[in-house]
Amino acid sequence: MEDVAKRAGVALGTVSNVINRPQKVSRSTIEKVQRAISELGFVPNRAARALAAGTSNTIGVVIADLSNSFFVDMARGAESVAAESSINVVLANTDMRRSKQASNLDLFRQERMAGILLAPLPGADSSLLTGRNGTPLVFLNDAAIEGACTVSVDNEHGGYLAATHLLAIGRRRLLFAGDPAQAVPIADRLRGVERAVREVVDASLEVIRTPEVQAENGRTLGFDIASRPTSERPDGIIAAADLLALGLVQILGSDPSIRIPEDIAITGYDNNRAAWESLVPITTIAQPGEQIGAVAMALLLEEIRDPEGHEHAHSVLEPTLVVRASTQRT
Amino acid sequence: MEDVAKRAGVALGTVSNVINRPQKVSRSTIEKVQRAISELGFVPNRAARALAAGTSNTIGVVIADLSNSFFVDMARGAESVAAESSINVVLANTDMRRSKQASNLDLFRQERMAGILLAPLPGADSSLLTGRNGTPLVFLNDAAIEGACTVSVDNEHGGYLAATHLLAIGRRRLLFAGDPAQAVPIADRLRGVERAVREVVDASLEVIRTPEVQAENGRTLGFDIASRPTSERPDGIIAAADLLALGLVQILGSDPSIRIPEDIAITGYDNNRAAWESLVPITTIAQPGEQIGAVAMALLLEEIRDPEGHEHAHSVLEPTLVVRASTQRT
DNA sequence: GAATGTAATTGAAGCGCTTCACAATATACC
DNA sequence: GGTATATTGTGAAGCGCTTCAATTACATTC
Repeated sequence: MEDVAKRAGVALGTVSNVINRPQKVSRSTIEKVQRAISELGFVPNRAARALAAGTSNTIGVVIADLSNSFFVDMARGAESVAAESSINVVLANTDMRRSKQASNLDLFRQERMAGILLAPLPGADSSLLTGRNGTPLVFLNDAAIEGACTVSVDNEHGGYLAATHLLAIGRRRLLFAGDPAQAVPIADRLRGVERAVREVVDASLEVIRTPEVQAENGRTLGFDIASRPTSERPDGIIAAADLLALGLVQILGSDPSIRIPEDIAITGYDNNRAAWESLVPITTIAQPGEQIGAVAMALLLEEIRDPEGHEHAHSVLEPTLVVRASTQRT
Repeated sequence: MEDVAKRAGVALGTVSNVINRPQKVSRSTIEKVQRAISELGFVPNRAARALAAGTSNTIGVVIADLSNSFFVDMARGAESVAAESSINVVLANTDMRRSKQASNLDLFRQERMAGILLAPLPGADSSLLTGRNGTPLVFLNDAAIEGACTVSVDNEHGGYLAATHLLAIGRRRLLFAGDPAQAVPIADRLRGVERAVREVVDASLEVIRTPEVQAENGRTLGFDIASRPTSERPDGIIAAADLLALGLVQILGSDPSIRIPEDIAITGYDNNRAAWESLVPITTIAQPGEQIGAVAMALLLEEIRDPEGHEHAHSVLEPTLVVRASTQRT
């Protein structure tokens, strides 16, 4: 930077001003300095800047599992909001390992990031906030944390939406597939389903716990249902996840005695690629991943700009129903 | 850090030594200093360290598209190698946008990262290397670049593997689906297929260009093939991607006059989740994503440790054939 | 033309660490 | 005991920037 100053015939501080506060510098000086910068191929040193300024203008996003596109969507939403304020975003992948979550958080705090967005592993609590050196932190996809902003999705409402949709198209013998004890969001979804069922007099609900929510589990359950006498089959199935629904559709759809959706209508959850690539496209509940990221970033920027006046908010976003052929012929 | 030194009753430099070169410090001093560190909740400032030391110990990975699990695998492989040398890894998502690729590279160079791993957008060239301030850079999944290390996969061999497999199970009327003009890797795969076909006297090859390689295109092509007279149908199909193969399997598999794999065997490419979640699991060519990341990180670390003696390497990894039910009954 | 105000520029003082020449202390050997 | 050799510990210099009080240049106004 000194070389740039010398070459442009100005002082060190002026170069800094050209870079950070151009409105404070005269037009002609800006040009001189910028010419010198490009002639010298000057690359500013952010480490020095972060040190001198006490904070960087980069925000770190720690993601529980990058192989899950839901989280990638959040990152994308966060980035688009950050870009508007020309703030940089870097990511770190927790890869479902608790130790990496901790080390990634440490890393970003040590780098004196302007702020951190964290999509935590299940079971996050406010202990993740301790040890922080004042770096603002917003939680993604987790509502149950005090002492910080959180942005999450209303899973109970998602379950309610799915069930209401099935009830609306005349289904009365509903089946929920997925283990509510396995994950809090699944339990929430089930509660929403139960609420919807309670609202309709002659509707019934059966719950079948699957060990996981993969396609394989859906197929197993599919064979089970196909082997039942017709009268004991459900006429509407709410799967706790799209892959589970996919497995169900694969098996039930290839049974000649069962028509989808006439005999059995099926809904998934998440709006995975699996849902729309299926031979029978699957009705699903779409989670607003990008929106989560965008809202969280907005909250974080607000906290960064006004750390004193900031009050922690808990934003809950609504999922939406995406109707496809697995519940409704087009 | 000064406070830590004071509290531990040692000099500033000693605290630094405890953190960076504990072997130079006596056992008792280490303990004193560490106690002070934890009592004071001291969080080292990496910005200052990077400035003073002239380089950080974190490596930046710029990924063309994080929603593609192939790239996420690379990141994972890179991280696991970096972790062995306790080097940190942060990611940036290009999200298929050229401008973001440039800005992410800038960012990492300005941060004075120890090195950069870049999975570039199609059409990368060595211009991405100019303007770099000596930051070592290794290209992922791209072979055609001079002046830097590259790690890529042998797509020609992948195509050869797929075709050889079909020929080995007795198929002679092969069909390649996918547009070689659309992407260089697809053209490479086709070349491999052609080579394999040339090696077998009575084998023939038909090429059908699909606009894209999505499931939808596979379905369209599937209907086309199903409508042909039996004698004009291929008995082996090599799809340029798994989703394309999935679409084919969905349509051909539900046609009562066609059995998979007896009448038509189908291979995909990439080993996507789509391939193994299919009702008929799809034979595919697996790309060693994690290995690409691991090898690239190893090369990068080598270059960082010995910038002078380093010679750029072009590592080409081999894909592997994964046989599933779409070509072979189990 | 002097007084006043505003805009542009300067340069020195740090930011929190690493590094390194040097000093202090301990250990080994003759 | 004295000298050489490790082993530890010290603290000042400086990494490349931001910031800000102080200075200078230039326009207005009366």
